[in-house]
Amino acid sequence: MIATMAHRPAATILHADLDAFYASVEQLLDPSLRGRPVAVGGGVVLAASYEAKAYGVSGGMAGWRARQLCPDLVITGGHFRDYQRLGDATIDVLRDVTPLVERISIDEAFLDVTGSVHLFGSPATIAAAIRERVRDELGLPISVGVATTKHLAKVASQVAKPDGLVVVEAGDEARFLEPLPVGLLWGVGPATRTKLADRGIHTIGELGATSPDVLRRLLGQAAGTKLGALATNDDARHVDTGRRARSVGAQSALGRRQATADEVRTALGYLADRVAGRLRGAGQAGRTVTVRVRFPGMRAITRSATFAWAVSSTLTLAEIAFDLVATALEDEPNEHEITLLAISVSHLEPEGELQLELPVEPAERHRPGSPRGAARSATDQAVDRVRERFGRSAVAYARTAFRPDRGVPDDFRELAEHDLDRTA
DNA sequence: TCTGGGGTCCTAGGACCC
DNA sequence: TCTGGGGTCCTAGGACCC
Repeated sequence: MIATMAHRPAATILHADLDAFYASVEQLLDPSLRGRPVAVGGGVVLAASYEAKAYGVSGGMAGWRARQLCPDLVITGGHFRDYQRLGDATIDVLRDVTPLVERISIDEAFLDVTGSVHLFGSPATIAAAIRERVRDELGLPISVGVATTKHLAKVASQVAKPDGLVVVEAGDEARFLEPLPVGLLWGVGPATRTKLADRGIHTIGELGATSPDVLRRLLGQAAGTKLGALATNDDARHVDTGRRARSVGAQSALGRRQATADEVRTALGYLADRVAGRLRGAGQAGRTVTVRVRFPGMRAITRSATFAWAVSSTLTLAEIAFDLVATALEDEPNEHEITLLAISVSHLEPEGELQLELPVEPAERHRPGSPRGAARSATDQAVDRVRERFGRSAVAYARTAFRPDRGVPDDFRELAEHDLDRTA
């Protein structure tokens, strides 16, 4: 074991990341948008072109704020099918280089090209070829970072943006990292950056020079240890082609709504339908149900319950979620309005394992093996089959006729969903 | 004129078991 | 006689990422 760690051979990892992805697709589809500040989204900016970023517009920003910063901003978007198609096509280009591709989102992936160099040339040559193909065949700019570890490759691709290539040679890592701001490290967000800045730590070099004990006291056990390792480029993660989802969820922003039982039940019915449908589609079910309720002012609370059996039935999930939200609201007698509801299911396992001897729990009435559970399972299967043939909107549970009147279309939700059964 | 939707991981405290 | 220590699981909240 020790010998393996000490003599771990140097790998070559690429991180490929499409630039301002949704915005670039819009500029590709509509040439009149090229060279102009473009934001994809509406109430919230999902992606901003580099022309828009120059005005300070960025992802996650409220739409009115973006327009305020950039009066000429073109707000467009909604071509979610094209985003999916072009994201998939980019990943296909990467898979022509090596099967060792770990996709981490619609527009970004790691590649382990350690074994590809005698086929295709140096890592820099491979990276340049990838960029050229994506540019020529798909019409999109993509940045690539090359390094000996995943984490450093990701930092390198961020430094390469927009539309660039950065290669960090083995042995040159420390010199590359030292002057960079800590915020470029994976896992350093606003809160951590502030804590570090309060200690006078601004660069990765300064972070690496800080004692592990100090970092652990400042940031907690895990984060302190991890960041210290990243700052000194001690990252042994390998490219993983078969990661499985650990939870499945859905949420809906509601505007400001009275938290009446009817409003809550309707919204939860819609969310439960999405979540349970995806679970069944992947042949999975989950033992833990978590709900989240957000109030005006962005404060949010969560409530969860874990059972001895796993849930995948739409109506059962909806009932459990309703009970959880009801108790959460009872704990908040001063809140009368809500702005968001969410359902998430975790502790996933294969669906449909019959469990006979079950402990009696308060929520026992939800148990899938009961007569009612069997009826629900049959209903779910019938609905799933109709939808397979005729599409999602062909049939709905009575409670799920809810259409979120604000928020995003279902196409976007599907785009953001992570694959439940991504196997090698 | 307070802001989307999909996730992952960590922490702290408590229950419970041996 | 009221006292140890370790482990696991669960819950709620928070930070972070795309």
